[in-house]
This record gives sequence, C-alpha cells and structure tokens, in this order.
Amino acid sequence: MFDFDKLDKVIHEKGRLGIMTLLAARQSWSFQDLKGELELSDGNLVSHLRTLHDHGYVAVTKEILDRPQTSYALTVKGRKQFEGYLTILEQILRVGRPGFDGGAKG
Amino acid sequence: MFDFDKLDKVIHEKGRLGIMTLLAARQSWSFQDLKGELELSDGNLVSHLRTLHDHGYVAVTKEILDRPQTSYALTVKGRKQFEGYLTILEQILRVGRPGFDGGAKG
DNA sequence: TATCTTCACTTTGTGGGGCAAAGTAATGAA
DNA sequence: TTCATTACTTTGCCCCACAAAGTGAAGATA
Repeated sequence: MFDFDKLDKVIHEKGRLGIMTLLAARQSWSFQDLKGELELSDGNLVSHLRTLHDHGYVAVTKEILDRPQTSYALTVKGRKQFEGYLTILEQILRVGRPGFDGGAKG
Repeated sequence: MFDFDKLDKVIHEKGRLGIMTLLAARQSWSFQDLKGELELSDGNLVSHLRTLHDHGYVAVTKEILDRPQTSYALTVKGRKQFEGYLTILEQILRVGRPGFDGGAKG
C-alpha cells in the first residue's frame, strides 16, 4: 500500500530532514545560514551534519574568508536517498488524503 | 521557508506515521489488519496505538465477534493534526524538489 | 473437564539517540 | 592582550523505540 517502513531513518528525523530539504533546495549552505534557518543549537546542528556526512549524504568544504566558513552540500548519494524519501512522502500524501481507498475490507 | 520544526512529534515516527496514514485512508481498522499491513510486533503496535490514543488522536472500540476484536479510528482531533502534518510534507516536497529557489544567497 | 489457540495487552530490559550546556582551538578585530 | 566569532567536541541526561516474554479472556476442540 505504501512503503512507510522504507523511510530512511537517517533522513527521517526532524532536524536532519530540515537540513536535507534545505540542501536539496540550494547547492551550498554555510553553517551560519543553516543555523539561522533551522534554529538548532550549534552542537545539535554539527552533530546532525556529521551523521549525514558519515552516511555519505553530505559533502563538507572548509575555507577561511573573513572568518572560518564551512559549507555543506548534498552528495550524489545524498540526493538519491532524499529523492527516495520524497517518493514515500508522496505515497503518504496520496494514501492519507480523504477519498483514497486502498482496497477497503470494512 | 517551511515549518519543519512544527512537525508533530507524535505523528512523526515511522510506526505511528504508518498507523495514522492507514487510519486516514479508511474509517476503521481492526488490530489484526493494522498488524498485517504494518508488520510491527504486537507490543510495539499496541504501544504506538496507546500513545496515539493518549494524545486523543485515535478512538478505540472493543467488541467480541467470533473472537475479541478491537477497532481503531481517527478522532476529529487526530484527523486535524494529521492534515497539518501532511501540509508540512507538501512544503517539504515543494522546497526539496530541484528547481526551487527560496531566495538563494549563494 | 482439560487443553489449545487466538487476541489484545502488559511488563521488562536494553540500546540508541536527540538535545542542551559548557568547554575549546583557531582566527581576526579592537 | 583582550575580545568576539566560528565550528566543533565533550559530557550527561532523559526519553523512547523495540523485542521478547508473559498474561487473562474468550471460544474451539476433544
């Protein structure tokens, strides 16, 4: 009926889902921009980004401009996984909307 | 940009998200049907259903036919909360798809 | 009656992980 | 040299998902 059990646990967590969605919407984000948009504590944000990096979903680029600035972007793998995740969200929307009948038994 | 931080924690858990989606798709589900569709252990399924019930999202009906049969259905509150959840999923789909530009800065 | 099964549920224990708070190294500004 | 900022680490707490095993009630079977 729908593959809810295939929802990627790495992505399916509010903080990381927020990060992944932003990274999917724009090529590159600085740490500060992510922090401003998501309202997570430093430690929390870093730790989610590390989790995503450890799974190969996010690439990290460190440089120093005026100040140190780390940038984050989706990897090919990350984008693919996120696409799969979005596909399941679409299933949920389709099934969960009134009017759907997935072979009702009673 | 999108209200990911408003995702209802009660709903945003794989097991309960599966339950809520099924309950939204059809008026009433027996315990056995839910179990068959979701492939959760008894204890796990009961505990998720209790959590949803404790939050007022799910109504429980007990009756005895051939065998004991408990049925579950969304309450008005549950449907409303789920609708709000789906709305955020739509935001995520819109923002997370290639081509979106939420006011890119770089 | 005694036994068995099914159903729905409870209890127990374990492990994982989100999260906040505080601390830190590196860099540049004042 | 003092301060602020950035990105990150460490520590600790607490919640909770999950599995496994046990329970009581009801009917079926013999």
